Amino acid sequence: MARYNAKESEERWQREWHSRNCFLTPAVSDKPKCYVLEMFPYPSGRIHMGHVRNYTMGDVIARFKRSQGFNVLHPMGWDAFGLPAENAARDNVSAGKNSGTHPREWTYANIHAMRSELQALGLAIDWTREFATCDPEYYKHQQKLFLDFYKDDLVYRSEADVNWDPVDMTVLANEQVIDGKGWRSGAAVERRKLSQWFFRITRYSDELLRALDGLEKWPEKVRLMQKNWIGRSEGLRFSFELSNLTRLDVFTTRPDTLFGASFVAISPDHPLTEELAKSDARLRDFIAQCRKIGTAEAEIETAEKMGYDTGLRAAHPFDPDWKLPVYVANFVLMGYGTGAIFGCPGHDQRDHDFASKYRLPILPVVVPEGEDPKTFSVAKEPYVGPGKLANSRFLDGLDVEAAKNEIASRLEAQGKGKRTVNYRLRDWLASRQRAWGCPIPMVHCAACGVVPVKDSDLPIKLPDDLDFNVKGNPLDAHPTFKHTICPTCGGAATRETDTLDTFVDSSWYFARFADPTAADPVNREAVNYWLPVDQYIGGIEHAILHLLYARFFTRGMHDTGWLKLDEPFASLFTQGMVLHESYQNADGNWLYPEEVEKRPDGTAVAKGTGAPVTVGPSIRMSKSKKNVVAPMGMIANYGADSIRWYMLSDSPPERDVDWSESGAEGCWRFAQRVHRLVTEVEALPPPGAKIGDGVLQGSSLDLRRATHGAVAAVTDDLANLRFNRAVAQAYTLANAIQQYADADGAVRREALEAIVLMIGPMMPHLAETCWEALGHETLLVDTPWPKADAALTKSDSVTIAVQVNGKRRGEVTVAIGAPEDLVKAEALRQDGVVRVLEGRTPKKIIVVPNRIVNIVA
RNA sequence: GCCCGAGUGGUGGAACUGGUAGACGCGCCGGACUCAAAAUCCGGUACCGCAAGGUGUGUCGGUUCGAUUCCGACCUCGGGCACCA
Repeated sequence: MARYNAKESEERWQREWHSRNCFLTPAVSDKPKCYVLEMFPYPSGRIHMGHVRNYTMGDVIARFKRSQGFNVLHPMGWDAFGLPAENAARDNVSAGKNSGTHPREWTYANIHAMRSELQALGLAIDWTREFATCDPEYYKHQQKLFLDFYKDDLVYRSEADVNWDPVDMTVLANEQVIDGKGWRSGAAVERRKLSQWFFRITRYSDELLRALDGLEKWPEKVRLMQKNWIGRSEGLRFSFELSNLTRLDVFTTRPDTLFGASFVAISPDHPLTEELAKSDARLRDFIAQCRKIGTAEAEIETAEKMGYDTGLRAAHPFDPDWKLPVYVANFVLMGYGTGAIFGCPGHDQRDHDFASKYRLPILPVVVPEGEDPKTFSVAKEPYVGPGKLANSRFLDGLDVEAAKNEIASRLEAQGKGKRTVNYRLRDWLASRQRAWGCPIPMVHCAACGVVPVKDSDLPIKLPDDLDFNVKGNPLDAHPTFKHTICPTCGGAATRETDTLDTFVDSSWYFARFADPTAADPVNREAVNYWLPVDQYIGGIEHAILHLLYARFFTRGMHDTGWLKLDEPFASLFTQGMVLHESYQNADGNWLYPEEVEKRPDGTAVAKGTGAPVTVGPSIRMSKSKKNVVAPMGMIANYGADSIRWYMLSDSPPERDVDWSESGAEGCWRFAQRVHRLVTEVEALPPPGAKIGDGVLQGSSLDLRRATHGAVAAVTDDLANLRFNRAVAQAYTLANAIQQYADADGAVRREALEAIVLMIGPMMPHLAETCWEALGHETLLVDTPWPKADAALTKSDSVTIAVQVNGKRRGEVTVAIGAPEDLVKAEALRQDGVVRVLEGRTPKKIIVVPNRIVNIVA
């Protein structure tokens, strides 16, 4: 008996599928379509286990849908712009290799290497649609979209306080600043005032929020994260009159607490602050102090409230004689609302901290149910719950909601205020001071200002000679790139040297896949057929950044006439990470798994030296901790199918999975076992053999039931992405095939064909080999998915549990739908029941048909 | 601090709308085959108990004939947001 040779089989079928063009996507057709997409990879050079898990899941769905008769689009491409390529070039510079390898060379070499690694997984991908975002043929269209967005006022240039990453030497979007640090470099982000390019994502704040409700096939968690990120809050915007007769706009969500106000505070970055600072040296010092704390991340959490009394006084909107001091306060952000607030210390923690420090009045104006307004105190801590208004003149006695409405109505009537909705979401700062990105197709002309490049001049290509031996952006330092003529007046002008954030590249690639050779950014006929993506799969880490930007871009492309839809991804799945144990020697140095030897007693030692090794917890695979396992090595050992199987089994797909060598071996053993089941079977009738008309019994009937039960279960599990359960079902069916080895030949054939077809999407090479061994001339990938016979998934009898007072005391097997009296009688006859009842008469017997009997004694 | 999510054997995890807790895998134990080993096959495996039986889904309480599932409080872990007015 021949062992299954995974290497040979995998190479063979990959060749076969390729030469028969099995995975070329058929053109637009009347067939129902299914667009399956996994987040495309950054070409770092080598695939990792996370890729394997992600692309295996997508591949299973693509193959499954294909076998169910769908027209499937399953493409692959490369998110190919980005900093690592530039860093590699710089590393070459420091290594003395003159101006450095061009990032393009590094990137395409990596793509080449990773493509063959992905192909070794046997993915059912239409490789003719492959592209990289750094192909001029791709970013040309992105530049066109940028110009269209500019025309539609979805792109603008503005001077603003921006996040500056001093290590990567570029600005960052708000979404890319995490805990005050750059998302890539980890460096503390500084604030700088610079002129930058923005996407007007806030045009869709409300729509992006409301449409989340319609994304029913997205994880609740992701929707919630986006909801919080957009951060809608309803409130009131109104103005205070200042002592110098200027007006100061504030925003509040608690207008009901206006009579509890004891100060007004403005941001250190507020225009009024800047105005006042011109003639106030102490205020200038104060502002400088605020800025310093703002950038030292560790201090942010503990930062104390600081204020500076400007000497200005604001009149209370309902009492001109009531004057409130105006402070500049470090906790007021210019980026939210109007950059100015009124402080009500009785009902807000921050205002309370501030008022306590500066000895300002702290008045309760909302009193909780059951408290006496005369004695209720907020001196120690603010009260933020519901209640009735007090000490608030015409509001007294109203509840919070009613009071909010009353104040808003009165201020609106007086023309002093307006109900408004505020969002936390800011416009997307999308320009980067980087050379390896999509050039922004704009020109700066001394006479005409900022002028868009003509469509006919696209693409604005990156130069072939970039010198990384310079400070700052090599594109800016390039001798000729930026010198051009103005598209409007024809005079000498300067080209924009900033490039687009790489998140722009990934914001519309899914649309390009519909027809990657289209002369326009998208082929409208193709996108109308293929979009939206029916199943999108990727990591949770993109819950906000990529997924929000792509939703924005889709709307922008809708408004500029390229797409007819608003939501790019109908269904989203976020898969868990791949973990591995970590190992450290006595010196605290990390060791690679292959440097460690496990002892039978559970301890571990370093290979070769035998020095003791501490086995740490399973954590996300990362190069720094060395707890990585190279997919290609595992494929060489166990075959791609076993590794794919491993990635699908055991853990639910949304949860993290722990990599272990023994687990991989188990998968390999199962692959061998399936192969044996198929090849060692004797005297199987030929393909297409009919199962006899006679009534089946014994093993034959049991095996048929097992087969059809498994088909029904696996079909359901795969449709719902429950890969781990589908895997378990496959094991169960394999066990049944072994158990009922004496079943009728045609029944055994049916069972074997079913298991082979069902593991097809998961272990495609093995399945193909087995399919052939079963005597089929056509490929398994061209074979339709098996159908379960409902009559066989149901038995005509059922075993139900018998409980006494809720505790299981026995079980009875009865015909389905057996009369209650019969079931009761059977139940009462059970040994365990008789023993426990000890002659007592049951008070009550509950019979749930076909489910359970519970005797209450 | 606020907002989510999760706690089930030695282990990863099953359990449909409240109805036999632990499917299936890994590991472990025993057996068969073998000169032996590997591979494979068969059997066992929540805990206590000789057994009858008892106890068990983070903890405490509640609803119910019946709760891993529903409700309340708490504990632990994971994630997100964080002066957002």
